Amino acid sequence: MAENLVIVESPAKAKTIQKFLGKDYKVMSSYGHVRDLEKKDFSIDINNGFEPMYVIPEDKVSLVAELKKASKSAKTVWLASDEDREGEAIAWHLSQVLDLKKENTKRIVFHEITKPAILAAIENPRDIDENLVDAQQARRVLDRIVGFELSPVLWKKIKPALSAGRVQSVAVRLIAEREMEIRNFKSEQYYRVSSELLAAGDDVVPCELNKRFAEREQAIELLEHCKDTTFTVDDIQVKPVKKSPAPPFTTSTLQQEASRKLGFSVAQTMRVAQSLYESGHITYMRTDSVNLSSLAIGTISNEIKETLGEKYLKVRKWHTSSKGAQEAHEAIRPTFIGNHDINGTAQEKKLYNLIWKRTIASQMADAQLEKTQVDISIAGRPELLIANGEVVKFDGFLKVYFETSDEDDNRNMAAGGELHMLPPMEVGQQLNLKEMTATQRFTQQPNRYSEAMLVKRLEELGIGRPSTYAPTISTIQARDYVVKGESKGVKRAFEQITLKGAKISTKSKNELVGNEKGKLIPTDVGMVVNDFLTKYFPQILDYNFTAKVESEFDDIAEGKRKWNDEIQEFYDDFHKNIEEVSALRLEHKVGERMLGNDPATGKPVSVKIGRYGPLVQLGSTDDADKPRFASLMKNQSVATITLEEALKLFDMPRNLGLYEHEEIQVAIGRFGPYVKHAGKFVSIPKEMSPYSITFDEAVQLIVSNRESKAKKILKTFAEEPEMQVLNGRYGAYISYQGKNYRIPKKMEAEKLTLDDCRAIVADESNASKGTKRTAGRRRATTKKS
DNA sequence: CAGTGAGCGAGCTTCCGCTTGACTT
Repeated sequence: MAENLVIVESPAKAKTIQKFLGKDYKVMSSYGHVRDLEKKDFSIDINNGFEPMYVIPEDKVSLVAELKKASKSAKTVWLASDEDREGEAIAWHLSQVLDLKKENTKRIVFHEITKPAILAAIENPRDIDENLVDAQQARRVLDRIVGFELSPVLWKKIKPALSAGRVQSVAVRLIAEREMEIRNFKSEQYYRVSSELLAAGDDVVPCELNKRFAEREQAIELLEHCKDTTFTVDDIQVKPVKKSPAPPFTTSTLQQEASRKLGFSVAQTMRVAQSLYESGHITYMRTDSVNLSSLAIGTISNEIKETLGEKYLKVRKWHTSSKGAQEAHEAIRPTFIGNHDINGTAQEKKLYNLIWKRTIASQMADAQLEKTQVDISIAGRPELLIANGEVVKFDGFLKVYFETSDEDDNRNMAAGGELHMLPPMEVGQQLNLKEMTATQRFTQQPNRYSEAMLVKRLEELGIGRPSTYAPTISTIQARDYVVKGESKGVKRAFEQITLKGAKISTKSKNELVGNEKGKLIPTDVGMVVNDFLTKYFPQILDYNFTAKVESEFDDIAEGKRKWNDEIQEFYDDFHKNIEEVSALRLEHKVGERMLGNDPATGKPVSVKIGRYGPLVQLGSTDDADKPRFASLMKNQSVATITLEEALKLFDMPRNLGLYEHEEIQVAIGRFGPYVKHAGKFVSIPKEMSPYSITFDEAVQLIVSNRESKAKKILKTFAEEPEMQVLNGRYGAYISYQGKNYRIPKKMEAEKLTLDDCRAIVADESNASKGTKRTAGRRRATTKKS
């Protein structure tokens, strides 16, 4: 039995450290926190100094038992969780649940997984920092109070099962406010003028007018003038410009670049990075630090010198500037910079490659550019034509990596954003006109957030942590506050007026606007919840709320304040606020909009958020008649629906007539418009409207639905009706007595005999485990007892 | 997934941060 037990947070880390420390040390992992507040219970004693009641979560019980067993037989226990607030708390919880004695427990920390760093840590143990632990308890308790007192207010005032929290509610607010900006945005047209002039030898000089015109006439006037005028080079400015590489990746910047360059979602990036980490290719992927270990800087420097040459090397020490960073880890980098590529899935290769390039570039020399601006005057006009050129004198880090920006997504590069080399010119030189074009443009509405842009903004505000960015984004989607946009945009016509050879011609062109695929768009529920929270709980929804409490947590960590006092102060105000808002008797339901009266009956028509989402109500509850209700369709919203559109929703269900002696009905349900026939439902595709769908179209839907259902069944057996070979989402499988079985890869589904199927079913290893893990576990325990 | 919803009613929902599972029938 090893004399020393080392406990770290991550099992992959444990494996690596085990190799450094050898057989005198046993390295185990806590898999993160081992204790927390009860999941479904408030678990804080408000009247007793906010004493938290901690429990070991069910899925950690056996792990804790193992750790305890190992700790009992070890002479010294080394608590090596991360050096940040959460890590310190993990160490403290471990010491509590493992019942560790102070004399044989040592707290050690390191921010890089290298042998010297770990040996140095072992040489410099300390005690658990109680103040830092208290800061974590304050953070935990505050989040629980906010979440578990705010959410029930939403259940009461808006609809059940909603949620609110310090992080998620601000994330929704950012998205909701951006949407309001877009709704209030008025697009304005303008005309942009670009031109191609000819220098000596008929070399083309592309240039752009330094003024935009609001009116078409102004643009035409200029073009008319340019039919017969002279163009003179007025000024040439040449200046050197240097570009520096971006720092190595943190979680947030990796998510942003993987989104822009590889099109990965935030969750996808983390999944792929996790697998790269587990197979030892990269360092830890949840980090807010841009720091590289000195060992890493050394090997990266060698790599650059050997493959690119000394002049490409510039050793840089990066420092983290982001708000609230805790820097328990290194930046995300390859563990072996010598591995330019790795084996793995296509996604793993791409992400690794991105990380490799970014890491290398971060230690490379600046790029040296030469920018040239040429001002060209137009005789008889005050405006100038500007030609821009850019020449790379030394590529430096650009040789391997170029960071993109969010603006690049939307900039129309073909329309003149690109920089080029200019032909030689001199001041006073006259240029000839090849052509000049005035293009009608429209000011662009603000961009909606992509997942990665939202992460960037949250990080800037110091809200959320590397481990929560991806989960926060899924939470706000799971609560239906936000959806990922599907809109592919619409075509908009614009005009191009061209002057060429003293002739002005006009052309109409099309462009795609509002292409918002994958962007985050707030739902009605999201908008209503956000309006409610920002109105009644402005202090929690304040963009600076987290920063404010973080600085108070810092005071606790430095021992300047007691955590319970801090929380008491917060709670007194907050709880009063909660009580007041809960007691409000609002005339209308939160977010309700009165649309007017139904011309036919005179009854009031309103829209609001119902228990199952947005709905329209016809009639009032005070009325003798019960009100009628109808759900809004997916493309409609509480904020924008008109009285006419709302009333139309009550035209459902429509009867289309008899088909095969059964009524065909059209209606709008929970999952959108559908056709119902003989007890079967078929969704109506987006392109069709439930109001205008005809009998023939409905029949076609019913028939094609039958056909696709038929294709689902690949094989049945007369002797054994319960045995079926079915076509599922993941390919063919066998269904037998309510359970599913996978078909071994080498067998062909179409050729299976009944005996084959029976053999597959008999083989336990093919059985699918129940969808609910707890169900399986429960079954196992009952068997035992 | 399943096509609902004004009212007596029971009981449920929920936070943020650490960490990986087991799973693609």
